[in-house]
Amino acid sequence: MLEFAILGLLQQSPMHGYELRKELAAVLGGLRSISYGSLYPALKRLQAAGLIASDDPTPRSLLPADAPALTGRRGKVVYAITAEGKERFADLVSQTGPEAYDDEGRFGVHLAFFRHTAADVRLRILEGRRRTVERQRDRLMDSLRRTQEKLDRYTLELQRHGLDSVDREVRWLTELIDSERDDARAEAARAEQSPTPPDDGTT
Amino acid sequence: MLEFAILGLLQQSPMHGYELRKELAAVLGGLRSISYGSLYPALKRLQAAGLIASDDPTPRSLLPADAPALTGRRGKVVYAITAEGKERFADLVSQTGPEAYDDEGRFGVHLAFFRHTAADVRLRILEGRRRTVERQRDRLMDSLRRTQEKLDRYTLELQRHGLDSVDREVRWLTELIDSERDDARAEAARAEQSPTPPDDGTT
DNA sequence: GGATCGATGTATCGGCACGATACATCTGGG
DNA sequence: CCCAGATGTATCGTGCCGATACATCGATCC
Repeated sequence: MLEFAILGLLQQSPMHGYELRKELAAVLGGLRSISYGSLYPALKRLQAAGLIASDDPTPRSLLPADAPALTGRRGKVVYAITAEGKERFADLVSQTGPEAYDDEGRFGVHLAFFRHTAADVRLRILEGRRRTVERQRDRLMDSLRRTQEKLDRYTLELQRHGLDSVDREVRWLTELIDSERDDARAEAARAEQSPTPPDDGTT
Repeated sequence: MLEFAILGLLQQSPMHGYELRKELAAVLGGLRSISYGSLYPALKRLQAAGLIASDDPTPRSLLPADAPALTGRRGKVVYAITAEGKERFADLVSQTGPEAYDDEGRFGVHLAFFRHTAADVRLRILEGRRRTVERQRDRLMDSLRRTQEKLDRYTLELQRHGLDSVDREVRWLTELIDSERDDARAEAARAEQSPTPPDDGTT
């Protein structure tokens, strides 16, 4: 998930870790900011996989091991996406399966990069997410109906609030989906009026 | 967090892992169910710490190593809380600091066991949680106001939705707090009217 | 009557994210 | 001049997760 997000951000321009973290926090919704304990290992993984490349000003691995006090003298390490990285990002951005929407964080990243995503893929991800959340809602409603009497007031409140949240998320997703469909219809109409008909049935 | 929840559940009656998992899922809100990859290690930690004790019907560690096909034949392992475990739970249930409400999961567990929590502690936890969530909301509003123009429609929607959720949570907490205060007032009035004041807090 | 399927049940593994922490650099205000 | 706070890189231990393996038991199906 983090790796996906990093690739997406580096799509725009090279960055170093600190910037990446701030951008990530901004994009991912202000709350859930990312910790360095996740970020740097992720950067290492991506670099090992050849998806990003670092411009490290001070290699520092040539010195003998007898300079422990010299461990400092770090320079900024700027990361840039590679050709393979762009390929990988294109793959990730176009996936429409459960891996795109089952996990909340995953889905958030997909949504954050929707401007790089084709319209039909966008729609399928939103619908998939809605189905997932609807299932959660139904399970929660069921569980609530069945165990209602055995729960104390606080547990009940907790579940009521959870149910309300999930319900709101479904409605939110429905708005997004409707809006996507409107856009698609408008686009189709525009294409119709124009003499060139590139529409092959994907309404 | 898990350990807290387990101690709370075992407060009622001994259970084995499978039951624990289901109860946990029921109490924690139906969605976030707990995985075995967390549960069994947690049980081990608790047992190592002497907070729970297991009734293992088949020790099975006496056999020589020449019975590899016999690895099965597992019995149910029933866990019960110990005296130290009850002590620890009492400590956990009465903590009012940030560790009780900063983390969402932590707070959920505290709320789930509010029936074991003193009224004044309940109130302090709810208020602490509200402050935490209010801070999140304010940070999010700020970030949204500042970066509004630079974000595309989808990122904006994501943040709007997140803000709405946080806002709803604040209102929900406020309802709970008001209700707690009403209860406290009613209780105080009741004590006033009654001539005998044996009430030392354990309502 | 036997096969098979789903619920019950215990357990481990690798992976990933987290919070805490350490340490270094630069900038600006007291 | 110094020191506080932003910038910046990095590691460590911990906790939780999904996937997986394996075993038992009852019910239903053929």
